[in-house]
Amino acid sequence: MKKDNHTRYAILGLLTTGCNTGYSIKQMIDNSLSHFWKISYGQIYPTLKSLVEEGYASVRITEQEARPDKKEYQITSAGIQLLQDWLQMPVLELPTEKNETLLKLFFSRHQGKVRTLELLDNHKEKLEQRYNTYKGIKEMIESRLSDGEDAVYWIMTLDYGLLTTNAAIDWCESAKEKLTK
Amino acid sequence: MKKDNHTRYAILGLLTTGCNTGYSIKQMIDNSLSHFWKISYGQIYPTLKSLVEEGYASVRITEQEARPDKKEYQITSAGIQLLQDWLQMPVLELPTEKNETLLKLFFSRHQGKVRTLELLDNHKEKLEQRYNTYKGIKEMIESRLSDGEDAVYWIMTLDYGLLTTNAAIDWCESAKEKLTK
DNA sequence: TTTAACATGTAATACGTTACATGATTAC
DNA sequence: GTAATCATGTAACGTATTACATGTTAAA
Repeated sequence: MKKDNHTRYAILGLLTTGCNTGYSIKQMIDNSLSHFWKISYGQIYPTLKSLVEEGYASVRITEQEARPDKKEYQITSAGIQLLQDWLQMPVLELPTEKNETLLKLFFSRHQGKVRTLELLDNHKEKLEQRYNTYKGIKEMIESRLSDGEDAVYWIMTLDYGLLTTNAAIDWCESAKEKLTK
Repeated sequence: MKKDNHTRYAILGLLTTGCNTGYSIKQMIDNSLSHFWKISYGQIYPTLKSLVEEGYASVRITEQEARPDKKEYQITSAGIQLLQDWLQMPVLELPTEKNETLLKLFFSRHQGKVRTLELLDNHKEKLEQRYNTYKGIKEMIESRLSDGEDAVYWIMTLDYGLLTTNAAIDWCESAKEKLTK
């Protein structure tokens, strides 16, 4: 396996969460990891293929009557080991999010204040939507998976999303005030 | 200019801030935009070249005695117009930051609690460094550029960084407590 | 009847980093 | 003498998205 493509580890890790097809991995990512990781099918299927080639996963084709054929992937013991090795590698750098709103704000002296207020309003609205989405997922996990070993960790990642999103919402308000006063 | 590459607009925008060489644009990004946008030389120089080709910037070569030749770029009126058009285009999607720490945390049932606490500690430490960096930049802008038209907006982007980083630091503490109790 | 959900995959393209290449001056 | 700063640029590579291609079933 190539050195440091975290997306590969994400896919490998998801094989330990009950997701065992490309399709269900994609769903899981969209539903539960989307606030800190996104992956498209264009990465998932080729990656699954190469994980099998390298011995970190195995695959079994299941025929289904009413549905297209399924490829069910299982993580191997070599795969578990690799996942654990990756987990223990220290994180060297904080992520830089590419924030289009902040980029536009940075250059906002070139546009009217009204437009800038609209920019902030739009951002706030989207943040509020995001906040509610996270809250929904958290409640879902708490009610349906609270006994699972993974649940504690999953909820922690959601709390991160909730807290930082909330801080960003507050910031929008104070930025708007700063512009209008 | 190709449709929606925001990095191109970032470079175009920086030409309005007194940065007029590839080198100084890179410095500006590393110093003042790095919390929401990063660009490498591999993007900057080709982009400047194509901005000139498309008429959004002009260039003038300056010979310097004691230094390598300089290419000084100026934004054209077509460039200003393009920048303004871009500013007015609504932001459609919130960014998803790829957060390696959260990804590892998500799969942390595969590692011991001690390791997970180390993961969180390491993250917190890096966040604190970042917080102090932002604070330093903010103070610098307030003392040296507070009269410029750009300053208000630049400080708002820094406040965003300070607020959300602070929320993330708080989260680290609460996550650690959750794991130890 | 048509849309959503299930299911897999590739090719073209876009975006971005890193390593390489060059070279002078100044400060330690 | 050697590291840092100034200064520009390309080629190779890595990463990721999008569009395309295919096909079934269940529900509205």
